[in-house]
Amino acid sequence: MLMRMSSLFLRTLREDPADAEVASHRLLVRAGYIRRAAPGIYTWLPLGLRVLAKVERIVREEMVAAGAQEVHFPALLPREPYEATGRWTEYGPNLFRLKDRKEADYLLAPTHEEMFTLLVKDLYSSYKDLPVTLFQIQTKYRDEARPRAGLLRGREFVMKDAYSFDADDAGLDASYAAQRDAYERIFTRLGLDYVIVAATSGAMGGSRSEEFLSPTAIGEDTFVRSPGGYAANVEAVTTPAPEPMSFADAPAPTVVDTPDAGTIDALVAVLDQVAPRADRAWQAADTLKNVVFALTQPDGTRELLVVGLPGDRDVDVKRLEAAVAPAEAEPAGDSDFAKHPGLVRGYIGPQALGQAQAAEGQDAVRYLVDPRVVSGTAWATGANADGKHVIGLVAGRDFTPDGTIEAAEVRAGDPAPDGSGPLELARGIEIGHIFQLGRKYAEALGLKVLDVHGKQVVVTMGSYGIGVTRALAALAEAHHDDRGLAWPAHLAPAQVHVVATGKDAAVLAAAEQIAVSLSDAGVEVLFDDRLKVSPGVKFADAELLGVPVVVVVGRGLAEGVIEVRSRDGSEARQVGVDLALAEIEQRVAALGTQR
RNA sequence: CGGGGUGGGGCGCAGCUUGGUAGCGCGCUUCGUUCGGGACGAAGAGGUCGCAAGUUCAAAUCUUGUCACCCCGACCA
Repeated sequence: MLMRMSSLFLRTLREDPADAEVASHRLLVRAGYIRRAAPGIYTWLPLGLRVLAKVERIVREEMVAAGAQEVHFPALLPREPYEATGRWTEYGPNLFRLKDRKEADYLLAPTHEEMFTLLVKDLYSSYKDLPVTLFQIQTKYRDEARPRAGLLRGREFVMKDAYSFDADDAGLDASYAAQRDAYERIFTRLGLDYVIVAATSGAMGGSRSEEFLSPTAIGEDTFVRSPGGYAANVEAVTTPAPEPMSFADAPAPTVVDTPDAGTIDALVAVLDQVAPRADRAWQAADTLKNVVFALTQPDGTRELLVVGLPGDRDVDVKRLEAAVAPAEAEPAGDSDFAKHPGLVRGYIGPQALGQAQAAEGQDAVRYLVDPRVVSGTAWATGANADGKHVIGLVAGRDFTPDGTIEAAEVRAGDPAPDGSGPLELARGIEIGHIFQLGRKYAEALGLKVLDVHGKQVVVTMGSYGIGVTRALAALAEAHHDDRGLAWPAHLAPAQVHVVATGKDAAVLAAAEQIAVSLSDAGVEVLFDDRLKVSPGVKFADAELLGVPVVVVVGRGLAEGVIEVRSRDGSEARQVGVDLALAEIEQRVAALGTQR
């Protein structure tokens, strides 16, 4: 494989594109791998396409090795299957929708659960046909509210999605484990650092769910991990609840006047004035903050939810939404408060909330508390009257919430739920997500098989995704420096970049011979044979493009030597021309091209 | 959807406050010189200044409207 830069369809940019912020976006555009076609939609140029193909190949090989079989669905799909599972509605504005000439509804698939399920239903009807795992590498479409960071969050992207079909739960566990192993092998082969974190399955439904994250400061996902090995997406972190305490000796609650104490900070300051504690100053953590949210269900139903949590913590809306999925949550607005005059802004207390506290014949506002608010804990909180708070209000004695909810922010230093130590927070790019879908789609679409007893059983499914283009971007994030990209050898568009410098015909001829010989020996070669391009430009381009081994044929040729150096700067060596080929091939082999 | 910003040759930008008929760098073309770290000289090609309406003798510049795009927050591979 020999690509001559004199004719390669490539234009590198000297300056960063104005719209690119993150390194992968900047460099992939500058190096001529991709071009923006529309917001969140990119064209693949020859070099980029080569890298993409190599990433895809690894994914494909490991899927096949794990026993999955490749199929390929259309990206353009009819509405009906998505109507059947409710996703035509649930997916909302993120779904690309279009109509054909007969005004029939179509969509550009965001994922293909429905189609896989229907395909298996179409052809299989016995437990003896199972298990089976199918996959495809397909272009997916999501009309993201805000595409950004180039390939990291596009509206069109390449995804490998796989689905397993089993007759029983044990089978699903085995299929899930096989995919999980395959994912570990894939990301290892890609040379992409990853952490596996517990995840929420979100609106997709299902039980066990894990995400593969590539750790990086620019990642959009926040996850936690503990020294003892616990790792989870923040949305999935559970809060260890303290033991309930006895409230036998707790004093009765007292209402105190707290003018202008509509915020926790103000309340703490006021309490130190009007009701100082004997032991120490009041702290935000002594207060119970009650935050009102409006939940909107997919069917449009709107309902209020009050979340009670220690005053030193804020509500993490992402975690809240994960907890109330598929409903969406937003802070309650003026109109919501207008409908519930019992809610006194800034002075809301649990005595007026929840089923247990609701007055006769009155609608209760749902009240869920942070797991730290266990029975027996005493709080300073609102008294449901302007300018008044109550202190010493005891959970389980003076009020009973409707339940607990994981909605409070997770902070560094919080204990891991499994007791494995304090949590640290980090960011990552979600490059893979596997989860046990269970029977949701099979149920909705009627995928059943006959079991050994001749009885119909609903098939149970797993769903396994890898963002292929996103993984490529994550690789670019992980492998670059301020001069450009620096691909792992087995993913680079070529293994060797031969640069011919100078105007000497002998130099060009020698470089040509080396390039051709390498190519004949099976090495992928990028050959900078451009005339009238100065050495500086060629070197800069080589660094920008990121091919791992750079061979410079130039002024040293007069003394019979050429230079072999690595893109990562770890090595640069003068080699005799006669030994050059062997040296280069050895270097390529050492880089593990065949990983 | 909320907030901020930008629309001008292929790319990156100045010009707008104070209206006078579009400029700089890179890239591109030709010739010459140069040739191991983004060379130099000379001569060129290339622009409806997002769109629409308005004000004016005159609009990239002022006014109104509109569209698009980008960035920061709520969603996902």
